[in-house]
Amino acid sequence: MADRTKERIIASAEVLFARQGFDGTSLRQITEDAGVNVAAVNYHFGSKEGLLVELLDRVVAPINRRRLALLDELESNGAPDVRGLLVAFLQPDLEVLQELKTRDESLPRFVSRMYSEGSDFMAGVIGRQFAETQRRFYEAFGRALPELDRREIAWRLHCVVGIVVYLFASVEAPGMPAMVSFEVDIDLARLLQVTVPLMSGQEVITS
Amino acid sequence: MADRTKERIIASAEVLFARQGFDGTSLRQITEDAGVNVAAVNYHFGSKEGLLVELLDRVVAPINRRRLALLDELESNGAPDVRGLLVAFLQPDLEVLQELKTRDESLPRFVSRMYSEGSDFMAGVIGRQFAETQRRFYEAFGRALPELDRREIAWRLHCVVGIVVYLFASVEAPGMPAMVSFEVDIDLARLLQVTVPLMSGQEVITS
DNA sequence: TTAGGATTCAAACAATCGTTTGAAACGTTT
DNA sequence: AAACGTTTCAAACGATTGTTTGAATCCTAA
Repeated sequence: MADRTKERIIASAEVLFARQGFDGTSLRQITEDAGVNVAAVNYHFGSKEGLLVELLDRVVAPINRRRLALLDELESNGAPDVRGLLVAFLQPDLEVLQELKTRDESLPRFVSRMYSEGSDFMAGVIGRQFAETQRRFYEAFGRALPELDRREIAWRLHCVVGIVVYLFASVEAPGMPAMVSFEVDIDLARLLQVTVPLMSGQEVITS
Repeated sequence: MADRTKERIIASAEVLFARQGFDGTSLRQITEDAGVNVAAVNYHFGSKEGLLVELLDRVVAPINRRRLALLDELESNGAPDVRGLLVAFLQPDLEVLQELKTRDESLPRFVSRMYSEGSDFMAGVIGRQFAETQRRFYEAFGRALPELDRREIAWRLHCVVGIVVYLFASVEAPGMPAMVSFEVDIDLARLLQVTVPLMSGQEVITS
């Protein structure tokens, strides 16, 4: 019974946050669903927000670990091209997307919402998990696209992230068209189709 | 004093929702800031959610009206190309973005959050305001890109929307890089730089 | 001026919120 | 078996929530 309570809380919170949002979910709902006492949340996580932060850390951390692992593997075989880098960047997202959806249909949407929310604590989560990933991929894209400066790389990668975040948001959302097949290969191919031209495009500004 | 109260409520709610979120803002905060009675919200909007819906309708409606106006103008001069269509689609976003930011720094982020939230009432707002825009632009892009089927057009346009929504989200967000200059021409050029290759790209799927 | 609908108001409604408390139960180590 | 720190528990805390009520006030039209 050591950390069973903690895990049960995380599991219940994940589903309830996903379906009703953070503010829309009460601690009593969570603890009732988990079969534990209300006070357990404040005991194990310090506060309701502390629970959310640990929950999100557990989602975001594996994505960036896997991104870096794929990038390492890629770079060990010589200088990677744009397409290879985008695969390393996007594939972990799709793997996790599939897993999240299995846990709860609304979970991808919730993660997306948190990611683009821009609250202070979320900046902490992203900063903690995404900082090294960002640095490494900036450099790698810089080598693959030597004609672009760092600011331009950052802008284009920002757009790629936007596409992915919106993809997560449109999973099982009412009134939104189905844009994900949940087969990693298929979704990856569709993403590459738009992101490769986006990253390597040579559109001339005519103004 | 006829609809002064209603307008004051909308104005105050806009700022407070933007800074603290919908659930994080109480009716008493809003009515206090607006200098009106608490009951006025339920009298004029039916409920707190009714207030939010009317507020969002007022933001989203002008964007799509302007989109359609620009598209009309464009099509009156012959069949528009991809770049022209993207201008008509994106420029209204940037104009409103600038205006929102003037009203309150956090407002673009709030609108973005609502847009990608996927709640039922938001599906109503988007469906009501975006339906005709979607139909018209699907057809226009279909003519400008005859080699792509409707499903492919929808997917690529979905990605463009994702980029814009994420752009709104990254305005004044803590820990996010500054990606907007708030000069419509400049931001539009940067968006076209990525979206024109995205929409018209001919990447071959190699799997 | 007066009737009547629209609007505002103070006050109370019932419900729920996140957090804290101090004692009881637990598991591990001496 | 006894003493320890860890974990769980029921109960209560104070504060706040969205909404409703019914009377007072305002504005307009007859």
